[in-house]
Amino acid sequence: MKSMSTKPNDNTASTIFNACKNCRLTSICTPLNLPPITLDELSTQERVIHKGDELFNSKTPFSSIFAVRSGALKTILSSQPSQPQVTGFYLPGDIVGLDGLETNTHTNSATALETTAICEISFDKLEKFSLNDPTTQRPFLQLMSQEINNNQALFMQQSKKNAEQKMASLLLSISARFKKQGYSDESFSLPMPRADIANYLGLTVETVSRVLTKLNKEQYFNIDKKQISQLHIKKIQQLAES
Amino acid sequence: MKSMSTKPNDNTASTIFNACKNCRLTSICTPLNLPPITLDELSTQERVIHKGDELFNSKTPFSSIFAVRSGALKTILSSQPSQPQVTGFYLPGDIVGLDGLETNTHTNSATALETTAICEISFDKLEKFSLNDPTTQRPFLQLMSQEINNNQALFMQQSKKNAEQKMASLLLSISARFKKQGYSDESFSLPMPRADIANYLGLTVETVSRVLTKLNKEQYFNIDKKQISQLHIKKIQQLAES
DNA sequence: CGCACAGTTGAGAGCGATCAATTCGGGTGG
DNA sequence: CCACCCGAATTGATCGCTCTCAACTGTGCG
Repeated sequence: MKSMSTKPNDNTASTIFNACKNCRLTSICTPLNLPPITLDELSTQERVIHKGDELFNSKTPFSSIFAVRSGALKTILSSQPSQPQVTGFYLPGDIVGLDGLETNTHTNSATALETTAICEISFDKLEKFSLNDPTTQRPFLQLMSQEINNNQALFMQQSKKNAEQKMASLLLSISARFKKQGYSDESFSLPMPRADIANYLGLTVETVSRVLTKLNKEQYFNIDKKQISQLHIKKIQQLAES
Repeated sequence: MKSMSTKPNDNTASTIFNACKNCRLTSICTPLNLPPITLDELSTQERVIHKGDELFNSKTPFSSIFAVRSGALKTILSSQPSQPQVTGFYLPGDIVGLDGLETNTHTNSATALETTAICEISFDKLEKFSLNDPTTQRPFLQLMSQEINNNQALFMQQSKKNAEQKMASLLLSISARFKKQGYSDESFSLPMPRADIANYLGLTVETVSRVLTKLNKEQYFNIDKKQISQLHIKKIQQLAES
């Protein structure tokens, strides 16, 4: 009997490499020139969590970051427990969990919005592999810096937009991420409830609902429940760019 | 005649160390265990720029970060040139310029709001000193991570606040930074014009003016032109924490 | 079948934007 | 030193977007 492949628990480097090659984890691995063999030591096998399950919460020690393989997560910050803030939606290809770096404990909680498969990457090991090598430390810092720039500039601009423009921006962001993963960018399902969208965008549920209805009528897209179809990307870009 | 101090151009290591020891640059240097001698190689002499001068703009290659010694700067992002966004105010002790890390070019421009003294720190050298040493690379990443967390959570919460609460938060932020530098935290001068405050907070100049007038009447502080005095910190914290 | 929750739709109120007029202040030149 | 000017700041009146409160509809699940 051959001792390779097809076994359910086949956790060899090549298997993991295949699992990772299509996800945005490559945005970390690739620029850092990590040889495939090290991926074996960095990442664990794919893991599945279910709707409502927490991947980590604000009491979880930070030791890993996570790549979303399928499904969707939301992150919530509850610095004031009375006013939880949805801080992000994470779709296939996204990396979640860097929020724990500062204090060595996650500050957000991450909850599955539906059945979700994730890859766990040990940050300690990633750090050793990437940062001890002078030629790869800069790319890693740049990855962090991206988040700084994206968040600061993007969110400050966001706060000046009206409800329609905020909704448009979110839809474009989701659309772009699906596209990057090889899915349709004009037909997809919104994995999160209206209340989460509202919280994330700083609106009320009622306003989100009204905006979706209005944009639907005006042919920006068709929406039925959570299903978006015929998203008119150019048209909605014009709307978003105020 | 003694050959120490009091000379205008005394640019020795000890002078620079003295110049730096009171500034928030220590938040980089200290946790990284940089020996004082290396500061000589990292930082240059204090430099003065005048109101309206640009420290860097969006075309400046990234090679240094800057510590504000006195005065004040604003950073502006003009990704859509028609809608410039004030992205930050930098007071004594603040570090400005990390925005250039991602693309190796600054994305913001930094303009002096008044006569301002700054220290320039070579990022290349800082990076070599700090990151080649495994015991100091984590603190540096944490510094970056702080910015991520601060910005994301803070700005998302910010966008849900009303005009008074936004103004309160900004005043508290400024007050705290002055305090950290040993200045009064209840009496200080706002270095930026109302228009910059408005742009930064996502409000109009008129609203900023009205809010300041209202908070003045309600004894949160006294304001005369740019001069804030008798800032009632506890009271204004309650307002900010919605 | 009924319950709980998610989502939609409507009416009214309030906050901040907009438009407009006025005041204030710093700088310049006579 | 004063008159003048121009931009910054204040103040007022009105409009509109979004929130709030409320009722209703739809949906998944026991």
